[in-house]
Amino acid sequence: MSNMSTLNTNTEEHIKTVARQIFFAEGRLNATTQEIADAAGVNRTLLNYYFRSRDALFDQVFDEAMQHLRHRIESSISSAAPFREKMETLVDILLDEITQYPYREIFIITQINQKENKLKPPTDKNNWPSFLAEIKKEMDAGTIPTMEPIDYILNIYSMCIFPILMKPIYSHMLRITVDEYQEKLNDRKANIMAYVFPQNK
Amino acid sequence: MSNMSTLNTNTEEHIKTVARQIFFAEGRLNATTQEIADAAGVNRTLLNYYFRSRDALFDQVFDEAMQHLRHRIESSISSAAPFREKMETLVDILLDEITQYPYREIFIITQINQKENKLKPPTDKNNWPSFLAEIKKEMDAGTIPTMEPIDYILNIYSMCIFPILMKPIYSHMLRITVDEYQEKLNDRKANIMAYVFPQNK
Amino acid sequence: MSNMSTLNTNTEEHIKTVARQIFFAEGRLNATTQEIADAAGVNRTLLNYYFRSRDALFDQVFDEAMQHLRHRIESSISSAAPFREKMETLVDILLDEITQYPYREIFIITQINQKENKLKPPTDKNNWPSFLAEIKKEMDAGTIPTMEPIDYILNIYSMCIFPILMKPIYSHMLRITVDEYQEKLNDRKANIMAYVFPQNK
Amino acid sequence: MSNMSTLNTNTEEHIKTVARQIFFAEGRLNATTQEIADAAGVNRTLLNYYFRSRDALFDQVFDEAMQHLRHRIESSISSAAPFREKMETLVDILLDEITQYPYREIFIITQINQKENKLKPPTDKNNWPSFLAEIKKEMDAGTIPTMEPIDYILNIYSMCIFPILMKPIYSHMLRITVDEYQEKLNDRKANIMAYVFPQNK
DNA sequence: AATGAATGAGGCTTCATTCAT
DNA sequence: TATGAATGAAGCCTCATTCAT
Repeated sequence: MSNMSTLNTNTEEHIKTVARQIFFAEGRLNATTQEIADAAGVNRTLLNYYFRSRDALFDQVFDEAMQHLRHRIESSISSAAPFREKMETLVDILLDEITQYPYREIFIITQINQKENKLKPPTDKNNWPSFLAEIKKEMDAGTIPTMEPIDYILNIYSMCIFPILMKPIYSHMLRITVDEYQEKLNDRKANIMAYVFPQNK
Repeated sequence: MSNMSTLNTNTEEHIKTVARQIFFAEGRLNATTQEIADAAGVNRTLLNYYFRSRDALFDQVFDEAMQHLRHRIESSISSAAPFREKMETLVDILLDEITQYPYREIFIITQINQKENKLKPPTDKNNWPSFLAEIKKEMDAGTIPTMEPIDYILNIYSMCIFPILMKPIYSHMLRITVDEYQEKLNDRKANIMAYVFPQNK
Repeated sequence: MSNMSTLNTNTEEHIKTVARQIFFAEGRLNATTQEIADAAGVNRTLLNYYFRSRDALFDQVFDEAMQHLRHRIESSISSAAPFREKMETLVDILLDEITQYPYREIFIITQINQKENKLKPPTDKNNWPSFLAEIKKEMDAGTIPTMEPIDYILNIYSMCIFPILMKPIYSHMLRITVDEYQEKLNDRKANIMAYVFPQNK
Repeated sequence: MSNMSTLNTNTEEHIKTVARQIFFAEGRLNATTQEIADAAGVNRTLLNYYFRSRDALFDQVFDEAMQHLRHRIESSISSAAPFREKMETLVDILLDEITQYPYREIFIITQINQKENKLKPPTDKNNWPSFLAEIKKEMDAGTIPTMEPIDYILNIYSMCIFPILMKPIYSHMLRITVDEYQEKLNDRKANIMAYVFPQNK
């Protein structure tokens, strides 16, 4: 327990932080308990002590990450802020989250096909219908281009998340270095916002 | 070796077809050799006989898939067809490929982080610079909106691929059934093309 | 796979034989898979190959032993032989079985309290009621002392099995060597038969 | 340490009482320290604090039980009471002890085979030879049937202990419920005494 | 006396791979 | 080409024990 980056006072939370990093940031979804323990600077069996099993640690980290993301997004789309502001916040959150944990969504997708459905039924109320209606109203008002509101959302999500996700592949495909690709990514927000609110009106 | 869907005369190719299906279509990236062998209706050790190791089979299926995709895309972007036609072909290919093998990109991403970089350097000539230049020319001509050409490409790729990739998650997030979500997906091409070639000019 | 005492042609059966010996004859109920594999001269994982798990090997050996014993006893008590002969056969079987596998019954008793009930419901027909009736008839005829038939059976079982079971303890308690105790055991059949058929009539 | 049935003032003795119950009465010979601690309502590590190790607790409970049993039996067989009375006391003790702790003998037997011989050499003087001689005298006097005195003793022990030990198995074998079997057991003393002192003389 | 945290020993299982036909 | 048998590597988990208050 030497090289801890977080406080020594809460080993349990420290282990989860390290696991999150390994799973979601580094994308090593199959990291062994030994690797996680080593990265956390603790004895391997301590994972069992705190979480009973690798799967339990897994699920806990996973569920908490999902819950965190859901809360951030849902609170943004259901806020009382004006539409324009809401959308910018949503883009910021998406870019922020995907940058911090680029492999989390991928992780979910792969896990779903390994075992039974891991996605817990969402218990909180669903803010999407009213938000989609709000989008529709903006379209009717001519603020944003008319289309299926769900397509509008999917497009924004896609443009925010996918290029970051694909960094290793697309830099390769385009024959540029990962660093050069990252440079391109850093400037994308303006481009995305230009889609969210077209300027030519 | 009873219920083979491909010809008995080429067991090796049959195994690869089955593996492709399991890895890229079903998304079971961690499928064991036993599972692949069972699905192919062959003895487990035959995989070693033909491919030396699980990793070798893996790599082979993987490399061929990458090569296939690259060829289709590069031939589309470097064809002599007019730009408008080229772009539509590109979108068609992307939608087509991702629909057939929705997990292939995910597969690549996750694998990259498990071992050393698996991406072999592309040996064929690089058509992207000239295609990006072509895009730039169209922008200058006012046919398509002005932006970084690479953003234009990334956006199109994103909108084509990502929503299909995320089907299990986003249907869940939006609280609609997977079938309802699929319905939305089926109609997306027009929406994407509206981004590729904005109609309001 | 060198020092096999049974035939090399059937490793699976050989492993079971060794397991039976360790469990039921030597009484090492907690023997590890490694110990069993070592005793059988095979690789530890071969146990998994043949039996899937330690528990499965366990259960198989166990069930077969029980079935074997049950068959021997039930066929003896339901035979057409005269009563006197039947009883002698029964005593012979009990002495024989307990001598070969002295820890089997103990094994059962201890296991019952570890997990769910391991005793499978007996599927074959129940010969005991008619045998108990036959005993009753003999008692009425004065051939054997009158008592509850079930007590008669329990006493015989007890006298056959228990002293052999308790060898390590009773030799100790009585302050004689295990060998001396064994000597006493060897002569017990006549004494037991004297209970089964008292001579003083 | 809440729901203790024994006094709070002596946790050490309390733990032993609980352990005795689990080992000898419930027959859970492989109970973990956690299970014992839970049953005793104390922290797991307290077992180590008081007894150094699980084995030490084990041995202590074991030795004390053996000593207790030995004392009761030896005091009965070496008392000054008349032979008839002595024998009845012996049977009472055996039935009483085995009823309270039916798994103690089994416990001993199984443990002997796990490690080195756990049976400590008895330090008290050996009353058995004189008792066996007393039995011999009774036989000569015709009070009891003539046989090897040691067989007489073994038979009595067997008839007292074994049927109780085997309750789970024999009720199953005879296809009666455990409760029905228990009914039979309750009436056995008279039957045993009829063996100890045959009435037909 | 008591406890939460941490650790090491030891066991079981899965899996890809190799061996021997 | 195909297969059953056998093996080693690597992982996970349980448990008793020890450490530090």
